[in-house]
Amino acid sequence: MMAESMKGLKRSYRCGELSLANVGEEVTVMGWVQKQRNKGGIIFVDLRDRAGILQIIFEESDCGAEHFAKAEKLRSEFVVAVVGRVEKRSGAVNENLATGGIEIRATQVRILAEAETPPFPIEADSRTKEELRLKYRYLDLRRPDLQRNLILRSKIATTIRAFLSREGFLEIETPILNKSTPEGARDYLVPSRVHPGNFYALPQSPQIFKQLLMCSGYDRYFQIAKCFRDEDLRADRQPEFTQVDLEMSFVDVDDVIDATERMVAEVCREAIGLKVALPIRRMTWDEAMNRYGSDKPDTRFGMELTDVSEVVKGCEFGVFTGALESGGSVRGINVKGQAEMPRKKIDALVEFARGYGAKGLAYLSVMPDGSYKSSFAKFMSQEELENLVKAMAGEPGDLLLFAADRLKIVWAVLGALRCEVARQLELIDNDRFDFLWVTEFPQFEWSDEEERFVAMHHPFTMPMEEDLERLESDPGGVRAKAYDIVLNGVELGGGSVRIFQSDVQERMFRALGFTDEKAHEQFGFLLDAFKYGVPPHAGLAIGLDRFVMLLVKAESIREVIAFPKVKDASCLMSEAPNTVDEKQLEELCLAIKLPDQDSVENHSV
RNA sequence: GGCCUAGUGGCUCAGUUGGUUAGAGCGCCGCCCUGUCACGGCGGAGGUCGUCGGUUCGAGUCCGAUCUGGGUCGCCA
Repeated sequence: MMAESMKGLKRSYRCGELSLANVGEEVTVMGWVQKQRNKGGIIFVDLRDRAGILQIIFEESDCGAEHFAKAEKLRSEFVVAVVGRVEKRSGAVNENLATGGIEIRATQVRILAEAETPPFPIEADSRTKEELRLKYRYLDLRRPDLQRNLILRSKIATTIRAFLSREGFLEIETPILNKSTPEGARDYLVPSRVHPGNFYALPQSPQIFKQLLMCSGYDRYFQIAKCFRDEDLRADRQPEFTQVDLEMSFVDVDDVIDATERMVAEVCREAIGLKVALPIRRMTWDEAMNRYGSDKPDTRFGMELTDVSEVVKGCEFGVFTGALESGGSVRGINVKGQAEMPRKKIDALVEFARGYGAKGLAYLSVMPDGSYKSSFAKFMSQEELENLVKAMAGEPGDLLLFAADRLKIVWAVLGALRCEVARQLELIDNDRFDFLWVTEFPQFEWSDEEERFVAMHHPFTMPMEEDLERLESDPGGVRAKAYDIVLNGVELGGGSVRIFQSDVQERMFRALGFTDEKAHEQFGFLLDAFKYGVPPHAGLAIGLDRFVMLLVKAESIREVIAFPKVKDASCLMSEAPNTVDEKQLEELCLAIKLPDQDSVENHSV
């Protein structure tokens, strides 16, 4: 059968937009056949569009033999136009359907497109393997839950634009083709045809451009910006992602935090009706690390870390004393009421801890009768054990878990462990949205790999005034005017006050191991710009994908991105990336040199 | 790059200690059915058990390699 034309018809409503208020109206609806139920002399069709599902009823007495015959042919995912009258249902009302009280009595149907049977059912709560869903993403996107996610995402973007516009922010686009910089994440590179051997880099963020816009007097800038990082993927990380990027002039930390949290609160209210109490509480990086072992703590539950280094100092347990002697720390968490956790589960937690660099995990159960069961009891006196339990606020029934290592590892292990245990014991209230600002990040982080200090945020971050004098003498102790906004243990975004004095910026580059020449080669235009009158400025970026993901309670960022990539950064639908013609390579003066012969054979198809 | 995990009709899964012709539900195809909405009734088609190799009289099941997803550590200024 040939597809019919929609000539002469105009859609009057979306399926899900009709209600009892429309009863009696003649309407034209268009959409996809969700389901056809043929009872013989009467045919029911569920018609679906992005607004919902609507029941159409066909009887030959209403629509005539020709249209009834077409209704008989309808199969799932056919695209049809239906003309008919909205009726209150005379049969049973379907309570599961928003439009369950009405139906369209069809007088006319046109089959606009036939459809093959889809490879998986188009329905909510799909249990289909993600591999298949992603290969047929255009079908997956028909499913109501993905449609709801993307519709909400659009609403959130609109809310953000409206809010920032009202606050005097200007939306300004910045280039996608940029200069590569070695600091930070790996760049995606684009070869230049006009400049053989030269490459553009896709932006990891519009950082420098937004700072330049402040130099140029635009005062308040924002952009819903696509960013690119050539690093490995995670459930909440894609190689290309979107951030709400903003920058403000003549401001300090509090101003950015204030504007951002009002924006976030407005989004939460508009998107999901969530009231966020302002101001969002703040915690310094030091406090976050010491209490939660993480710079993005999940504060929906307790199980905080306790430093017991002083308590176990001098005991006979070599794991503890060894860690302390080499400058490390011994810290623990108290898992309430889990003293009798089976050995097998504890062993699994030890394995989990090893994944974060721990050599092991020490445990001590305070049994209900008050006795101790512990992996290290024989190395400690009863008094030492009692002091340890007291320091951990251990009560009968509690399980105490300890990590002893370099502080960085202890934090990582216990920070991850408390989240894992909370998840296993279902201690986390899924309906809670716990926002937190983490402030006063360290300016630098020591890189073992590069054997130098690297910027924890980025090289343009302003140190705290009181730490400025230690930039050269004690870089590790310098705190930055940097802040992250955290939601339920996920880093939602972050920002900083920027350096706006050339001399401080040059000192910063030196502290990071840049020679003056190198700094000017990389960022000369920024340093030059600062010479011509630069306002104090600060900004922040929110990860839009993650924000939407958390608001819709999705497990993966892929659930809120229309066309996401899989783990190896390829697209299962389009099969990007792909090889290119020899001619294209020649134009770019590029030759492909693969690691070994086998790979060449595999790739040169 | 490391570790963990999954792969059996179109989809979701079951498949015992290695043992006859690999099953189920849904979907699909045909016929029937005037109030269904997880429609119903009758009949039917559809599988190289991801791939390659090995062990064995015999492999969906055991072993090795590999491919493809997912999770995670490293990485992500």
